[in-house]
Amino acid sequence: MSRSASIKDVANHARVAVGTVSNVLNYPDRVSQRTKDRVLQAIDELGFVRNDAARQLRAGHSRTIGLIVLDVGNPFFTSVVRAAEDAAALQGSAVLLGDSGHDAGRESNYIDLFQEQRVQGLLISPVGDVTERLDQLRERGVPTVLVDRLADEAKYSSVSVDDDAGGYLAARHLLDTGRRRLAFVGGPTSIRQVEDRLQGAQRAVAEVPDASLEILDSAGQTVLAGRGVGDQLVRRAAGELPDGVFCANDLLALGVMQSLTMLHTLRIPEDIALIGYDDIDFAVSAVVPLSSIRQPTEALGRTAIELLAEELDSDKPRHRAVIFTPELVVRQSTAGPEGSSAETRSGSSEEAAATAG
Amino acid sequence: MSRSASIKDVANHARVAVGTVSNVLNYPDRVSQRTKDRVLQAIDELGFVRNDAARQLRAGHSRTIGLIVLDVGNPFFTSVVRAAEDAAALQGSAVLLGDSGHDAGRESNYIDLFQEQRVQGLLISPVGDVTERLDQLRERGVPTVLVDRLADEAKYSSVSVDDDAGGYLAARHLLDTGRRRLAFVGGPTSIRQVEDRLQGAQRAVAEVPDASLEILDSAGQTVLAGRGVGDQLVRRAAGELPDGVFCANDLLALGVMQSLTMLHTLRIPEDIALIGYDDIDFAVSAVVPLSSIRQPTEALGRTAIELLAEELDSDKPRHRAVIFTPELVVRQSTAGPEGSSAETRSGSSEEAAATAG
DNA sequence: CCGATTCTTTGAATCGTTTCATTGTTACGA
DNA sequence: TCGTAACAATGAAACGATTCAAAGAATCGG
Repeated sequence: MSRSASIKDVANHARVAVGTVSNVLNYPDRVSQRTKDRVLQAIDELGFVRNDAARQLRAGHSRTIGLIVLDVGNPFFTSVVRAAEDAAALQGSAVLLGDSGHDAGRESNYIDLFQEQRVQGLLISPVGDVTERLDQLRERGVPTVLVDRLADEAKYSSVSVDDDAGGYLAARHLLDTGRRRLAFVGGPTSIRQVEDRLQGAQRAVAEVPDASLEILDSAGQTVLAGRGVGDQLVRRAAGELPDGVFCANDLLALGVMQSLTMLHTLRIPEDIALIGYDDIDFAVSAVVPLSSIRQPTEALGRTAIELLAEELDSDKPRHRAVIFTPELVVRQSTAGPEGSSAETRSGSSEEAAATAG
Repeated sequence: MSRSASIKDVANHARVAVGTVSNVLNYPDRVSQRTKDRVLQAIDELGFVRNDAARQLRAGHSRTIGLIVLDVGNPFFTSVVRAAEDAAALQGSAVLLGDSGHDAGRESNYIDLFQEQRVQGLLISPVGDVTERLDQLRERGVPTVLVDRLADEAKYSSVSVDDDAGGYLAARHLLDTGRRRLAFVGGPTSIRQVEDRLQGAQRAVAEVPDASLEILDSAGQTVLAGRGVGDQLVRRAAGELPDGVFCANDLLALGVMQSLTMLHTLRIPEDIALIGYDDIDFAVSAVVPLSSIRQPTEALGRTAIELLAEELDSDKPRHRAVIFTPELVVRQSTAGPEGSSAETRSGSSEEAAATAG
């Protein structure tokens, strides 16, 4: 009832030594069948469950990996988390999940907690400046992999997504389907992601002689901010309108779509093609299914675990920064004049453009 | 570099006994200022961090609480998780989060893991039939609180939300704003939540003599399923239309809204009032801001931790089932003829309708 | 200055598992 | 039958923190 059975209880019950019970659990081959049966039966009868604390005290480290994300509610991270958990499970580790909620204090608390738990390694999508903490951890033999952030390869491994390439992909797609007067809708360019996506788009536009790119600053990254931009667009004279709009994320794109379709003066995609970024669940079920740029979240999570495993295996401090290329998901909102309606994906096939450090 | 400092290293470095270091950490009042200073300095110089495994081996239990949810990506659970983490932090515990993803296998793995970790207690939103496992845990002194599921008070504490009351609240609101020909849109009534919400709505309708409630079966709980139902509605003759529609969740409601607003033949809320359930983030930024029923997720998470604490404190097996009442959030999609536009909340003030077991 | 009291500090024992040198057992070829 | 492998089982030591009885130091009143 109260105290749960220990390996010693099992040993007594099966009339063997504690070492033998341990061998049954960890090296079954070393134990004869007869003994093994007796021990297993005792385990079953007593309902013995290994005490992980004792185990990891002896081992010197746990079999868990810490993962700190900015926001578990964000589908991007949710997907990364799930992939990381699955990949970790394959190699016999469990993931301890922490949600910093963009709060440096919570982030720091989780690092403390994980350090006390002696996690094998840490995956983190940092909020504040944690380089000092991470350096300290590395010195103690706890490697870190940065997630969704490009790191200095001299110091850390990292997995990230090439936002410039994503921006290029989006703009290029609008150009490929015949649009020339493009517009970029995005929040403050102080956000790195927004900046990079814009830069990629500009790169694509520069490749086509008669193409132009207008920048429409949005007050944030929400549906409402998008609607604000959309409302401005519908008030313009026909000649002043863009014919292709690229939004820095899907929420903005959905807001723009709401404005344009609400008044029914402009049609998507005939008058204006629209493409977003992130490929959230809502994109496919928008009034006009939204084209978007999908980030390889599963690959991010999986690769982060793999990079961590690499660092754990070899004791040489060899770091790698793996950069993924996002992929284009074509739906109705950017259908060409001929209007093929099937959903299409193209672009990266989740292959890593890896570089060695 | 390699091995991290232990309490013994600290003791040597500060020239005191290990017990003294432990006292500095756990009972600072017992130690003189001089000694304390020396020890703290040693801790700082060596970068000592407590080894939680050793601590909990000695203590016999950890300072963590296991939490297994059906889907971390679901905003409902995300919010519950965050509240539970905060409440646990207040009492000095940490939450280990597991995402079963509606998979009984993953759920079982997490129970195993948490049992090996010797968690203090378990909060679970179960997928499969885990009563046997939970009984076993209870016998070993690991209490469980069921989350978002009403439990037999003889065996477990639980926190849940009264879906019948939510359904009543939604329908009642439509009736209160003058609608009489109501329709309920929902997936298979085999889902308990859907069933209960419908029942609550029927109860409300039965209270008003000339009111009626039509049931529109949807093929699922998605935006697309909602659009399917909406498409059927717009094809009806004007006289056959409901004037108030209650959807079993917000996704369905958004789908219905898309259909109705797309063709611009029916206006929301003038021709048809629309209300959803869950109050997801998108509700407020829909083309017509969507009225909805909000579940007190924070209270769920917080209360679950509190009930667990109760069970841990007293060793008498006294269980409680706490049932929360959801609240109505009024937005434009159900605005009355006079059309007050402000967002209003009413209904439960997050107070628990508790019953003792 | 002494004995009593309170305040500090000590260090061995303990938690449950794994490891590993040692001992005990069995089997087999010569 | 003996010597030697190969195989099984043993149990003490170690991991690092906490606890607690006991020893030691400081303080105080008389």
